[in-house]
Formats: sequence, structure tokens, C-alpha cells
Amino acid sequence: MGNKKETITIYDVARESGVSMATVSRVVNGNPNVKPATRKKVLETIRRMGYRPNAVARGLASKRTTTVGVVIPDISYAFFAELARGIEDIANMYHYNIILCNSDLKKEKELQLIEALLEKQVDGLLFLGGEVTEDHRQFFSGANVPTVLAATLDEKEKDCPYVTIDQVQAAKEATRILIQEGHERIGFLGGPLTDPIMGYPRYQGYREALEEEGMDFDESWVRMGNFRYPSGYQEGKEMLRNEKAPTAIFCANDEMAVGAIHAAQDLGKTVPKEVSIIGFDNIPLASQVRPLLSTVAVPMYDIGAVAMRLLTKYMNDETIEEHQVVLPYRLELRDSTLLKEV
Amino acid sequence: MGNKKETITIYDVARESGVSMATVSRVVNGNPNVKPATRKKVLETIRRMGYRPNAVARGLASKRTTTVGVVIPDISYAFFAELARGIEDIANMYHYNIILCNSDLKKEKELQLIEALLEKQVDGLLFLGGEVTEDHRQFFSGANVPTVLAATLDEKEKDCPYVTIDQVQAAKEATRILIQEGHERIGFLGGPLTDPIMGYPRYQGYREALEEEGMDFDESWVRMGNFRYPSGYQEGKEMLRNEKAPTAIFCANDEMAVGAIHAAQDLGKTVPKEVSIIGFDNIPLASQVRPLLSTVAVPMYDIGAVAMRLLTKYMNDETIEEHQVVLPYRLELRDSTLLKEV
DNA sequence: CTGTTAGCGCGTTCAC
DNA sequence: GTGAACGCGCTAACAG
Repeated sequence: MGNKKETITIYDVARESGVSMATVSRVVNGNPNVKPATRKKVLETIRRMGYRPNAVARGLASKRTTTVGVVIPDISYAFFAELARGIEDIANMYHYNIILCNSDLKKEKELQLIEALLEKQVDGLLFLGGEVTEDHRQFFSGANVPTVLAATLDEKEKDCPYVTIDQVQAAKEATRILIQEGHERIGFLGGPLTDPIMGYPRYQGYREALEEEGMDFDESWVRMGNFRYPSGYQEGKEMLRNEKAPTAIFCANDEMAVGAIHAAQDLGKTVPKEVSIIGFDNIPLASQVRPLLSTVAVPMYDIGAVAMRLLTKYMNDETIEEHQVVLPYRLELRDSTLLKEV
Repeated sequence: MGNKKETITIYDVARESGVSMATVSRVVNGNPNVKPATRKKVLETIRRMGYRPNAVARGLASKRTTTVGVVIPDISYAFFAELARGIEDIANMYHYNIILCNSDLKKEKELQLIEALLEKQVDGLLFLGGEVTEDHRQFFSGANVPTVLAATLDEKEKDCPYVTIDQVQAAKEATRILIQEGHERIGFLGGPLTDPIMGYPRYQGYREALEEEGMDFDESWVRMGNFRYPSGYQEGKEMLRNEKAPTAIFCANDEMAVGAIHAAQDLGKTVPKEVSIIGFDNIPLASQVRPLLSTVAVPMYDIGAVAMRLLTKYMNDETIEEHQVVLPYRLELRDSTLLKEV
């Protein structure tokens, strides 16, 4: 294990190749002001000695760590895992590394993680999924490094850069599909209304769609889960058990939607014949169940990728056209609804 | 954005509170050798000035970054996402951060990532899923920091610490379940045999089980996919289409197993009545489809957690009893097989 | 209990 | 094109 091989530094390389540290530093960093012959010589001894640049020392001297901090709710959740992949791919492309932290959407933990990330001198911050409170804002502004929000936005202060989709509009369209199918009782299976991203907006879209189309609405058609499959099954069953149960349900995410499908089936109702169900997100699960789940396809990977790309621009002081980007979503109508075209 | 607020250092705090840098350093690091009164005073000015410790400088001086590198095949894959969660949770618990890198199981990329991680002076390395070649071994040993393998192991050199499960044995037991059900033609749907973890061993377990029980074997009962749902569906369909098709299939992972279930269904065969199917891993998907998938439950989260915990021990030079830990797996018999007890 | 003094390994002027 | 020297912010002896 810990063979304490004495670390070999830029100084050793310099001495060994008969040049100064500065010159070695130049060739390591690709500075053109080095005579080809010298460069070659240095490169040679670097390989011979097995010299490995110390990024920490470089970070201290240059004040850049080529590392960004990512605060994410829960990497084991398909939605965020996909997003994280988009982030890491782009980070890697631009030679950045990411420090990944799970926040579980807990405010205190988020703040603490941001603080830790800042202490590690990350060059930028990517904040996913949580609510942005006044405290968050304070941390971000006192950070000295750029921050971009991904799959979320700041409700109050609209100035922080973000990358997301129009949740309300998407929820509205999903609900409209159900309306177009002719249903008169359309249910909603959502998450905590306190969730400013996947919670309230999706509910709001549902309500607005009903309202705009002059549809009936009943409290009993709305139930809240926690975005996981079991709650979808549970709440779906409760909702569908009624006399005047909905004949269609818009679910705030795919996991709950699949749970609802199974609840319906267990109640003896076929999907989509007797109950139409549409989800949200389009995680892999949506196309790995029968019937294939109709859903709102959110460009998860792209949100992560674009957010990271945007962050690189800030970190390089590039001029930015769009500080806030709203990516398009798309309705993916499969077999849990009747309509096949929007 | 970049308000270049002049960074305030430990020196500023020292001057401002009338003590030396050393003392400030002590209170920041919780060194007990500080008079309570002094500590309080320093803490006060730290808060007043909004001092934030610079972990990079600390890292350079102390030669510890409290950061570990994690090389993982693909974070968007449920299996690894769950593992990563286990890793991060424990890392967080021990006040470490993780730098997460996707390798896509590409040897060159893995090596390059390890090198980058080492340059960043991570205190330890967690390597997941890939094959450990001679080149890897060389990188690890020249690293000066401990490395532990998670969900993989070194086939050749058995000395590197790792945390995994007994793949062969698990595959064997899964196959035996099918044998116990009375099937005479048992198929195998696997991944690339070149994959030293999820590929070959699971196939080997299948073969050994058949052999030991004196079962028939036919080449046509074996097909290889790429661990993803579509390939499971595709290959499953090919396998099941035959005259003498298997009446039971052991799939090397859950995604393919679910694909195979759907293939069977599309061929008009009911599961498990006419075809029994058992998967491997027990990712969430397994309990979000109907019929519920019987599978080998791999303690994904635990593998990550234990591996990280093991790594912390190495990093702290604690004495280690077990350098290589083989975690238990469990058969989770649900509704895609007939037997309900092992 | 507290202060002084060296570095940690490297980037970056500024001369030459 | 190259080198000397300083400093990044902090920890770690070592004194006292």
C-alpha cells in the first residue's frame, strides 16, 4: 500500500534536465515560449523520472482547481443519475472534474455541502433540484465562483443562471392529452406541493389545464405521493377505488405512474382501455414496462450537459448570450394512453 | 458573478484577533490546545470576517485532501448509481468528498482518469466494475495512495483489496432454482464473456450448475446481450422462438431479464406459467414490473459503503482484518418464477 | 497554551 | 527563450 516513495517535483525535473523550474513549468503547461530542443529534453526527463504534476500545488498557485462542485438530491434516483451523466460528460470534455454530493433535498445539508465545496476552492457550482432560499442565495453570492442551477430555478430572484424546462407548460400539455381523449374525470398524482420544482408546478399545470378547458375538478381526484413507486401504487389505488374515480391520471413522475398502472390493474381495470395514465420525466423505466408508459420526455442528459457547458463559460469569463435556458420537452405517447398523436 | 472579493486568510484572522496564525489554525482544526477564551475570541472574528478555510492550501501543507477518486463505469446505470450512493454516504460520514468519473469500461479512459485523480492528490481510489489489467496494477502501485476495488476484483493478482460478492456461486444458485422447478431446458442470457465481472462468472455459474445437476445443455440456449433491456428483449425473443426453446431462462442482469419477460409475452408465453425467468442484481426495476422479477439480490449499496469504509481504514492507517470482503447475496423469489422458497 | 519559522509544489512576474 | 525570486494559504514542528 503506502510505499512512501519520495515525491518527485518540478524542481527535481529542473535540476535533472539542467533547466530552471520555470522552464519545466512552461513545458508542463504547454507554454509556447520554450525552444523545441529544451522542451524535448524536459519532456524526456519527465517521463524518465515518472514526474506527476501536483494539481493541489498548482491550484494554490494559480487559484484554479479545474474542479466543480455538484450538489444533487440523490444520485440513485434515475432522473438525477441521468442528469449527472450529462454533467460529467461535458465536464470531462472541458477537463474539469466534478465533486458529487447528495443533498437529499435537505436544506441544511445543501448549505453545508456548498460550504465544503467552496472551501475546496471549486471553480464553479452546479446546484440541482432543491429549493433556492435566501440562505442559498447568500452562499452563492458570497462564493466568488459562478453557480448555475440545473433542473430548478430561483422562484424569487430571477437572476441566477439556470437550465430547466417549463414544468407548468409540460404538465399542462400532459393533462390536455387526457382531456383530448375525452375523459371527464382526470386525476392527479403528485409530489409534495412544497417541492418548488417537481411538486407545485406540475400540479399547477394540471389545474390550469382543467380550468382552461372548463373541466370538472374534484378534490378526491388529487393525491400526493413522494415520487417513488410504492407511493404511486398506494395513492393510485386509493384514488381509483372510488365510485366516481378518475378514468385518467396525470402522474407527476414516471415511477408513480407505473405504480398507478399496477394499482389500476390490481383493481381489475385495464390500462389504457379503462384508465389512461401518463407520467413525467421519461426515465428508462417508462420504456421497460408493459404497457409502455406515455410520458413527458424531459431531456435529462441535456439539462445536465447544457448546465455544465454554461458553467464552463462563466468560469472562462466568456460572454454569455443566454444566462437562463429553458430546454424543450416532448410528449412521448406510448401505450398507457389512447391517443398516439398530440 | 465574479465579485473579486479579496480573499481573507488565516493571517488576517490572526492579526485581527491579536493571536498568531498557528493559534487560528488550531481553532480551525479543533486542536484542543487552545484556551477556551482565546478560542472563543478567534471563532468570533472568524465569523465576523466571514473567513473560509482554504482546503487547497491545507491540502498542500498537510498532504491530505480528504478527497477520494471514484472511477465508475456509468453512473446512469441503476446498478452503479446505487453503489455510488453507498460510497458517497460513507464518504460524507467520514468527511471525505468524492470525485466521480465515468469510465464506460474503456481501459484507456480508466487509466487516464486514474492519472488525473492522482494528480489531484486524492487520498484514495475506488475502482469499480472494470477489468484490472497489468497497466491498472502498475498505476495503482505507483499511486502512493490506497486503492480498493468495488464490485470487481483482480483475477490475476489476488492481493488488491476489494469488496464484492461471489458471482459464480450466486449464478449457480439462481440456475439451481430453475432446475428445482423441474425445467429440462434452461437458457442463459448473458453479457460479454470478456467482462470479468458480470460477464464470464455468471455464465460459468450457469454452466456449473447444469453440469453438477447432470442437466442437458445446448448451445442454442445461450445468447449474449449487452446488459440493457433492448438486448434482453431481442435475444430473449430469438432464444424463445425455437422449437426446442428453453422453458426457463437465467438472465445475467435484471434489465435483460425484464426484456426477456416481455419477449416471452410477445411470443404468447406466460411468465412464469410457461417460461420461468430469473434475473440478477435486484435493481429497483425488478420490483416495478409485473410479474415482479425473481432475482439475485446483490447488496449494491452495501458494496459501495463497505468499500468506502475499507478505504477510510487504509487512509487512516488503521489495522485491517479483512482486506478482501465478499458480501452475501440473497435469492429474491418473486413472481417470474414458480418456486417461492429456496 | 501560544508564537516563530519553515516549507508544501507550483505559477508568475520581471529581469536577463 | 530562460532563470531567479516571491508568494499562494496553511500545517507542522519546535520553542517558549
